[in-house]
Parts: sequence; structure tokens; C-alpha cells
Amino acid sequence: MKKTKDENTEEQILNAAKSIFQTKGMIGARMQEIADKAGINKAMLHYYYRNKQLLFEAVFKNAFSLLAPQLNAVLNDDSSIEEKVKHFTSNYITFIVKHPYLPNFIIQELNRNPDFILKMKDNPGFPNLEKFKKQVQIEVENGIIKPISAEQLFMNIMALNIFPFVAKPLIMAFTNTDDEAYKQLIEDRKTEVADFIINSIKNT
Amino acid sequence: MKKTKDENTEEQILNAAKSIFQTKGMIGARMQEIADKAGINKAMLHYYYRNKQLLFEAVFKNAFSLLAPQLNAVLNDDSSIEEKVKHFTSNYITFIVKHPYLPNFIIQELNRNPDFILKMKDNPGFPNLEKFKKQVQIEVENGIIKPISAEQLFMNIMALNIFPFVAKPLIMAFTNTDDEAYKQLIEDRKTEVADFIINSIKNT
DNA sequence: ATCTTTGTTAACCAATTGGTTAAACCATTT
DNA sequence: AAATGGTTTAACCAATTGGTTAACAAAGAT
Repeated sequence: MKKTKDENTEEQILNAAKSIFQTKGMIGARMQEIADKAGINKAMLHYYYRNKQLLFEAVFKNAFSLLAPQLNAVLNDDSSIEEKVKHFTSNYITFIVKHPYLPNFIIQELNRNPDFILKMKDNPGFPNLEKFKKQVQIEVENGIIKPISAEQLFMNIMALNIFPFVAKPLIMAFTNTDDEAYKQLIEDRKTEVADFIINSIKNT
Repeated sequence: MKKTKDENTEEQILNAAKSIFQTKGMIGARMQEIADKAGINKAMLHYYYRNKQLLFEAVFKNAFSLLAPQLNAVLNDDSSIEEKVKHFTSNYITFIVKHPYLPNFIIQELNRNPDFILKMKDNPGFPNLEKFKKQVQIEVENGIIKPISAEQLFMNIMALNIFPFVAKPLIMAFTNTDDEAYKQLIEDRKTEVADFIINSIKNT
């Protein structure tokens, strides 16, 4: 075989596809561009992944399986809500800084095809809120945190952590910050967001 | 002239284009589909708007000028931060419920072409944070609210209000809610979000 | 050495799509 | 009623694009 090079072709294709799909989206991506980036012939894409849709799904699942388990891990550990919020915020922002296109990619593609997430739900690593729900309920009952539904709290945590990446161009324009200053704003949020949330829900 | 009907053609085109562009995005939209929706010949689109890009820009500016001034109005009125947060949250969520595709459309297209917002910045109604910044500073100095930068507070307000619309499919899957339940969650947020923010920043 | 399987390429194809053109249409002016 | 000029249409066009095919190359099996 011609292979056994530095890297097998299938993986080279997936990496190129990742890069193109995540910046241009499913519709905007071009098979030729992916082939060029992978340094191979366009026909190879079809040889390994049959068609654009399947190649895209491989990339999407790969991206999703990067984001989701992290979330799940924090939701299901045994720390308090306060600790969870602190860990999650710090970890997640650090993670997304390294993969800035990820949240927007997933959100954009799920809005284009909402049914697509159903395929993900079967996955064993798919985030599950049950434990978190019970925990919120208990801490509310015990007066540790102020009354709030787990769903709303979860939404707020996600929103505060992810939104600044998704809406970066918009927020940059409104706040009149350049790329460097925005980076700093994000950096500050690693602690800022957790404090903001805890200030809001913690009983004194 | 053939016009002076119930509605002039130019406006029919813009309305059709709005609907198609906002659901499919610039790349996903098809000129033929817009023409069909407007009930006219495809050539008319070019007659009135020359090409896809210009038609898109007309739609985008229209959408942006719907969102931005609302924001500006609240930022620049004379009420306290607490009142501003309450008004903004309630108004904005009510507004977006009526135009659910708007935030995602704007965010998606700005991410595709971040330079595009520069054209908007000249617009006199473009949101300006100056007054809000001074106000935050003063209320912090006077001990009305806890120390926080105006930029971070602004980001948080935007995130908590807008994110649930943008990430709807994702949050629905994670929280295991159907369309009806999600609608209720959003409805609750009209007051929930403001309370959450105020709880966090208000000094006791 | 030859055969078979797997990997790779260049050339090709059909469908889609944004955009153009020339002719037709029709209300108003002359 | 003939000319005018903005409006509308059907037909067409060139470029792009996802996908296919047939031939070829390399490696292992016999």
C-alpha cells in the first residue's frame, strides 16, 4: 500500500474537513477546498466518506464529543453548586479559548438542522441534568442558595460562558474593543463569571 | 406604470428576502426561492437590487436597525442601573419572541464577515456605551452596586437575554424540554433574568 | 512472477445557481 | 393612436459544485 506515511489519509481528511467546516459551515464549505487543505485529490474524500453529508457528520460528531463530556463531567461530580460553577467556568473558558470556532459551529449547524441533535442524544456521554437538578433542589431547600430552577441556572451558566465567543463581533463593536482588549475581557471572565453567578444565587 | 398595487414590488421582494435570508442565511438562501416567495420573476430581484449581495445587505441593515436602536434607547435613558436591567430584559425578550430568527441571523452573518459591522457603526442609531459606562462607574463609587466593569456587566446582560434564543436546540436537548416547555422557560426569564442580575450586583 | 486488493489520480458529468438579455407589457404623455 | 419609459417575463449563459468513472500505482497474497 502507498500509505503508512506520517499520517494516514483518512485522518488528514478529517483534520482538513474540521478546519473548513468549522469556519465556513456545512453549506459554505467546498469539497475541493477540503481536498486542497488535506493535500489530496477530491475523489479521495468520496472514497473515504462517500459524500459531503457523511464527512460533515463525522466532523460534527467529533466536535460535539469534545464539548459535551466536559460539561457532563462537571455536572456529575460530587462538589457543591458553588464549586461546580467555579470549576466549570474556569475550565470551559480555558477550553473554548483553545477552540474558538467550536461553539459557533455547533450552534449554527444545530439551528440549521435541529433534528441533528437527536442522533447525539443516544450517545452515552451526552450531558444529563438529573443529578444537577436534584442538587439544586437540595441546596435550595437547605438554604444554601436562593430559590432558582435548575434549568434556569443551567441556562444562565451556559449563556454567560459561551455567549461572548459566539457574539464576539457584535460585542466588540458595541463595547468598542479591539482584538487584544477583547482577549483580556475573556480572560477576566474566567473568574468574573463565576463570581457573578455565585453572588446572585448564594444565600448570606 | 403597472405598480401602485396593494404593495409595490420592491417591498414584496424585501419581505420575501427577509424571510428567506433570516432562516437560511446569506449562503443558504437561493435567489429563485426568494423570487418564488415574492411571487415574481427572478430577474426582478436583479432589476431592483442588482445582485444577491446588495439584496442581502438591504435585509441585514433592516434587521440590524430593528435590534440596535432598542438597545440604545434603554442604555441612554435616565433610569438607574437596576431599572435599566429590568426594562431591557423584559422588553428585549418580548421583542425577540416576536422575531426569533433575528439574533441568530445577525450573529451568524457577522461571524461569517466581521468587517460587515463597520458599515453599521457609522449609523447614528448605533449603540453607544459611553453613558452606561459612566453610570456604572458612579453607582459603583456610590456603593449602589458592587464593583464590576461596564463591559462585563453589558456582556452578561446581553448573554443572559440573547443566548437562550441562539442556542435553543442545544439547551432544549440538554434540559430535555419540548417546544412548549421551552417557551415557558423563556417566558419566565422576562423577570427571572433581571432578578438574577440584580441579585448579583446590588449592594445590600 | 502474477494476481488481487487497496489507494490514488485526472478527466468527466449532470445539476444547480447567480446573473444577463432581448422582447413584451402597460400606464402615461404627446 | 403613436411614442415613451419604467416594469416584467421567458429563455439563456457561464461558472461552480458534488459526485462518478476508468485507468493506474503500490503492496501483499499465492
